[in-house]
Amino acid sequence: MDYEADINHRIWQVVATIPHGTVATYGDIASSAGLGRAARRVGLALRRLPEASLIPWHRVINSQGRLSLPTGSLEQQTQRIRLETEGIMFRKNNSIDLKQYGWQRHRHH
DNA sequence: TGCCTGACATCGG
DNA sequence: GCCGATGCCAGGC
Repeated sequence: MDYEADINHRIWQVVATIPHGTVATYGDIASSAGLGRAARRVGLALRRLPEASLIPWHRVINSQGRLSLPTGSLEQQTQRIRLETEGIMFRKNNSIDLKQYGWQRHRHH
C-alpha cells in the first residue's frame, strides 16, 4: 500500500488503544503515531475510517476538551452519546475535563 | 501551480 | 471564554 494509507493505519492503530471511558486529543494521537504536531493529519485519517470500523474514533477530541465535529451534526451527536455511554460527563459548556478523562493525563513537563 | 479548506494546536489580546 | 493569527499536513479544484 502507499505511504498515505500506511499513515492512516498507524493512526487508527493508536486510536484503537485508547481505553474505554477515556479520551485522547488529536495532538496526543499525532505524537504517539510518530507524526510530531500533525494533529490535522489525525482528523483526516479518522474521516477516512470505514463506516463499519470498530475503531473507537469517538474517544478523540480536541485540546480544549471539546468535540471537533460540526456542532449539531448527526456525527457529533453520535460521538457525544457514545462518550456519555462510557461514563464520560460533559461540563455545562459542553467540554470534557481532560484532567479527569484524558489519556496521557499523567505526563509532566 | 496556486489557493482555499479542514474531525487541529498554541499563543495573544 | 471568544476571536484571530500562525504553523501544520493533506485534499480538492
